[in-house]
Amino acid sequence: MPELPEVETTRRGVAPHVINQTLTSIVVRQPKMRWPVPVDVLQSLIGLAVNNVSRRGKYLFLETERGAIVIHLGMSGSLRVLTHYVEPGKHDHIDIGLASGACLRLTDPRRFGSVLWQPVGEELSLISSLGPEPLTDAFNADYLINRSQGRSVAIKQLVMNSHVVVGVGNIYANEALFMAGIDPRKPAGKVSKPKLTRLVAAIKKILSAAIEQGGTTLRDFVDSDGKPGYFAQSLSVYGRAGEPCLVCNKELTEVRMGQRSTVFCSRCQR
DNA sequence: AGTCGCGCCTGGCGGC
DNA sequence: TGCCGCCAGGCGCGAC
Repeated sequence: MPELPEVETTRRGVAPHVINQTLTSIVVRQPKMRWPVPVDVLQSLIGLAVNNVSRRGKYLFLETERGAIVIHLGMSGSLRVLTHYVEPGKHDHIDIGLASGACLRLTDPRRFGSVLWQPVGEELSLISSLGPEPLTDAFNADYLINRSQGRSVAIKQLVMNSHVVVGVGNIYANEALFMAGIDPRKPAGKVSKPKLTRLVAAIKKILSAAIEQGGTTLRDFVDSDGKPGYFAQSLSVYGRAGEPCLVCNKELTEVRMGQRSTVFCSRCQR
């Protein structure tokens, strides 16, 4: 499941093949994704060039002079560049043909992903309501302390809320809370300032390390039909319920929080 | 306004 | 072997 590091790695991998390329064809085989794919608008873009590939949270933007094709990879999506024809498979929903002869192909078995259209000058409300990027200075200790103030929601859910900060999915939330020594169930407003400060640092550290690793494990976005090697990095708690804590050896606990699996060490995280 | 629970979807897995 | 049922999970939305 792509989290922010995978999305950023996708952006970097795809950008050089797409930037300054004119769109020559758009084929939508499956318009039913998270929201209906705006097929007509996409078709009308043929002849325009992609000026830039940017990212906000887990959303990717293929920017043209008229606006941006906004792509979210959901749980199971991937984007890759094909430099020669490859027979589309069952889950290859959209092909974006480029003047170079290459093709940008969106694959998404579970179709939790989405493709939207954002006209130039009109930010989608779902984008404008997003919190700061976790790797910028706007996401700092003071900010998180402020947003946690008086909140009864569990700190894990707060940090996974994209209106608070973008790009922290379930896996990295588990890992960051472990690194910061915080019980994921603790009401956000009751987590101490020093711990929130550590949490901000942990999120930045984990996400940037994952992006760095993504550069090596997910390097090949061209012509590869293999699955990208997500999460090659070692995880301390996620997926390790019942196994010993790497720090204190106590058996890791698993609970469900908002229908998501949450793993933590009840000794190290309080 | 904050919090909670729902639903979208399918590959993979455990159980029989 | 084959089939069935269940689960994961991002995230916007509607309900309280």
